[in-house]
Amino acid sequence: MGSEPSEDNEIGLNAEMDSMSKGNSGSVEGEGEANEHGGVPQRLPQPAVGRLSLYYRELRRLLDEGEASLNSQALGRLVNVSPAVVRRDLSALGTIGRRGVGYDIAVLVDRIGRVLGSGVHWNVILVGVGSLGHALLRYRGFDRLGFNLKAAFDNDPKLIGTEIGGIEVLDAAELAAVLGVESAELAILALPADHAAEIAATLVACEIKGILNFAPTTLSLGSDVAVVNVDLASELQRLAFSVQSQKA
Amino acid sequence: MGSEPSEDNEIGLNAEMDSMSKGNSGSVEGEGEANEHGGVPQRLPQPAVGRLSLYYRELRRLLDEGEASLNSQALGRLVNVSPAVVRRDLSALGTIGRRGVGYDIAVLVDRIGRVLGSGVHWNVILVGVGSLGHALLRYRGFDRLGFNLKAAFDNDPKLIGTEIGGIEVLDAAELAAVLGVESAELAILALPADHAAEIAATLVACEIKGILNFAPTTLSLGSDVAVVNVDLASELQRLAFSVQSQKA
DNA sequence: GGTTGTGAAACAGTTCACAGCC
DNA sequence: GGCTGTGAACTGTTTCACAACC
Repeated sequence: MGSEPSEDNEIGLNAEMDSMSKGNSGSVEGEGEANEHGGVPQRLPQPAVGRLSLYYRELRRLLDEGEASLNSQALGRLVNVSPAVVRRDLSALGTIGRRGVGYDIAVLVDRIGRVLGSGVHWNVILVGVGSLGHALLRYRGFDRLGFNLKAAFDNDPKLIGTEIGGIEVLDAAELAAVLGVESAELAILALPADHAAEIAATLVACEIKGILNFAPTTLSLGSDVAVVNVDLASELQRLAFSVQSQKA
Repeated sequence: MGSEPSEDNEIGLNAEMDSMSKGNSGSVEGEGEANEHGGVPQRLPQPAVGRLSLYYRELRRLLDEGEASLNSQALGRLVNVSPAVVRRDLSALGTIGRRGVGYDIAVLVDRIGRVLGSGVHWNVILVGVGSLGHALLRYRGFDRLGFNLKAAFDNDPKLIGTEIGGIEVLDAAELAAVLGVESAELAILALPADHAAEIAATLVACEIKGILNFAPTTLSLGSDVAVVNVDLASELQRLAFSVQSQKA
């Protein structure tokens, strides 16, 4: 392992249209002015959001291991990003580094966590308990980031009433009724393409604010719901393209 | 549903550093010159690759439904992208639309499929048969795109020897030996972060050309292996950030 | 009439390189 | 000496708008 980020060839993923494909590729607009210190800052380039998430993962690990500080080069190496990019990304959060020294890890974790919305609790529901839904229900790693899976829904009678990963599976027909009582901000869609649009419309009617969509279909939902798409087949195609291109 | 792509707010996803975070954000370099007609063309903007994958999905569906042609506006609406972007993307393939008419769907499917590497057969192995690995083994949808899951590996004695989704689970200790006999170009990593680096190194030694990495860790592997990262927790964070920003 | 393909302008993001600070 | 933060240059991508074509 060399010391510079060494030019390897990872490809900017994205959920489906996430990192790509969106006609509108502008920065994500926040509320206040550019460097708000207490609240969320924000006019953050979209790619920077994804990188912050990676920094956060590594920084929390370092904090657990008892590390106290690091510089932009060290952090960059951990996520394969140049030191200049690291500095730009972090300086967008309102400055916190010390010249000649580096960054305090605890400060970064706190600051990035706030920006990404961890530290707030998000109530999340899952719709679609097929094999992918099962995997998501069992996935431990959401909790630590502030995401609480509150309920799961499916329309398969064999699944309804069972408990997976500590969460009971409810009847999808009750979706609207349940959301009327216990509200949630985010939903994960892990169901076949043909049911996705209908369920998404229901979720929007129930005032869900964001959808993580694993269904291989494009949801068109109007601008008051955020959508992040993850299409497993698309990711494999991106990889294949990259391998194919590399023969040069 | 309006008629223009209507400005909704999907966020460019990406696998971890995929669509984002990579310092090097240049186009993916192909071999030949700009518009090769028979082979893969290529100097395709990276975001365009992801969009092509989405076009492909929709176009195959339309072909199955018996549609014959469509124009850039119609295709754009299906994936929430502006007609101008659709035309740019397609014209990069050395295109064959007809002015005043539109695009022939069968031609597009053939052409895009070749560019993305579908139509070629890719041998794929899976390492890590936890709940996510299970879901991937059961996922039907890879086959149609030319991806053949050839083998699965795990180190859990309870799993070794069982068959999931028609594929037998082999001992991870045999990974190198098996790959010596039956080669594969692509690997899917669906295992915990602490094992990922070691397995990835083994895969590289076995001349794997591309890795789809679901482990929440950054692989640093040198430039002859392509890596696409998909981090489920990161995607949820991107969504949360987007929701949080939207309050404005 | 309609729609593609593409220069040219506009925009977003990254890299460079260095002033400012420790 | 070392490292951050940032203006300025650069690179890549999208949008505009229209000529070419059916």
